[in-house]
This record gives sequence, structure tokens and C-alpha cells, in this order.
Amino acid sequence: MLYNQVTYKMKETRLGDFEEVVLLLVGILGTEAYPLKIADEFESQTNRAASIGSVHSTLTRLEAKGFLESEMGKATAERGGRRKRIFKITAYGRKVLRESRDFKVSLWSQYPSLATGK
Amino acid sequence: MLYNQVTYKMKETRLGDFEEVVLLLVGILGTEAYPLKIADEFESQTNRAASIGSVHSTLTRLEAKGFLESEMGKATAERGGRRKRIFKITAYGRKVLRESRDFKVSLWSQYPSLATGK
DNA sequence: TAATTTCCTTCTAAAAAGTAGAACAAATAC
DNA sequence: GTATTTGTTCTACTTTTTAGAAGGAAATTA
Repeated sequence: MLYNQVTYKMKETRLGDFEEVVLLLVGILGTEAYPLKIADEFESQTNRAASIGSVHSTLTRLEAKGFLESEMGKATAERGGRRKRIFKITAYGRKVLRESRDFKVSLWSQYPSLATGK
Repeated sequence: MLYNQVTYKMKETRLGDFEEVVLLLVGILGTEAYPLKIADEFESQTNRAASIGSVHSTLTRLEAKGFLESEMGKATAERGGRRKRIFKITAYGRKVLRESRDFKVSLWSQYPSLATGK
């Protein structure tokens, strides 16, 4: 996945706030990671609404950046409805997520008042 | 500080990615938290440039949201130069920071593969 | 005290990220 | 075929983020 960073001159590889949460939710949901489900999961974990559109444009951006990949799921035995597009984190996506986490942890540790709730 | 959320119908109280880092840096820098210094600190902690403008507009937004407050510093014994505007986190700002941290920690714990670096 | 230097803020403009919901598509049931 | 359900794609807009030019005030030097 490294070639994404090197060969292709990608526009941006930063990770926004909402982008990070969505990426994490894809990891958490595993094989059930498709837009509608992700929006649901976002709401239940945050008590904040996430429109389908937000999630979709974010997923598209994350895929363009190489943090995610996707493919259409098979038809299921369920009631009806269109096929799902299933998303999956790439190795590069996991790496970026880990870096982001390490950076935040480092900052928090430098600001002790945060921990105590002072 | 609670009235910020309730009485005044504030525009937005979300915390963007860069906003969070800047807010944290204000906490870390303490009495030395002024724009130019914050930009420097950002660069040294991330190896990523932060333009003065970015930092400034972000600080202004954070103040408008009630996460920060500021006042002009006294003239110092240094060489020369304009007065600094010193920023300080509000109780509300710390609360938001703590919530953001707790949420991230919760998500990470739900995605074990991240820890192992798998 | 006027010009200079230094440190720092304020302003302007543009790109990227985040938000919202309407429109559309495909699969099953009847 | 037509209705129903599940889910994606598209369009338009607001907020954040980015970048750097322009400007202001305090101490120093002449």
C-alpha cells in the first residue's frame, strides 16, 4: 500500500475528525461495514446524527486516499433491497489510524490537568 | 460555563481535528500560549507546518465557541515587538477535550487489531 | 525624537472536510 | 407487472482548514 504515498502524488493524506471516526467504525464493524450501517453505528455510539450523505462522501474520500477499499456484497437471503457496498480498512489505513492515536496519546500525557478533570 | 450550551444557542460546538490539537497545545503551553508560539510547538510536535493564519483563525473560532479565552499580555523586558495575546482554556473547553478523549479511547478499545499493529 | 528593528497580530482569499436530504437503483414479494 | 424494502448516488451548501500578505506596537539606535 506504500505506493499510494510515493508513486501517486496524492492530494492529501490528512485525517479529519469525522474521517477518523468513520474509519474506526469500519474497523469495528468488520464484514458489516456498509454506509447505512455505519451511519446507524455512529448515531448509537455518539447520540449525534450522521446523515447518509455525510457518511457516504467521507467513505468516498477515505477510499480515494487509500485508507479504505470496497466491493459490492453478494445478494443476501433478506427481504429485498439493493446490494451493499462493503468497506474494508487497508494496511495503510490502519497505519494512519495508529499514528493518529499515538500522537493524541502523547499530547494528552503532556497535559496532566486533563486526566484529573481539574 | 454550562450556560454556553443551554441559554445561548451557539452555532456549533463540534471540535475539528486541528482545533483539538490547538486546544491541547494551549493547555500544554500554559502561560506561554500565544499564536506564534503555538504554531512553533505544533511544528516541533508534528513535523508538519502550521501557518500563522491557520493557528490564528482556529484560535478565534475556539474562543467564539467558548473553549478558550484570551487577553493581551503585558509588555515584557525583551528586545521589542508587539504585545502577545495569551490564550487560556476554559472549564468548558477542558470538558469538551475530556469527552473527545473518552470517546476516542472507547472506539480504540472496540477495535483490537489496532493495538497489535496487525 | 525619528528611523529602525523585532516580535507578533489581523486580514483576505481559497481549498478541503463535513452536513443534509432528495433522487435513483436493485432485489424480493404479490 | 406493481409495490415494498434496502441501500447507494448525486447535488448543493456550510464550516474548517490552509496560506501568506499586510499591518501594528514596543524597544533600540542614532
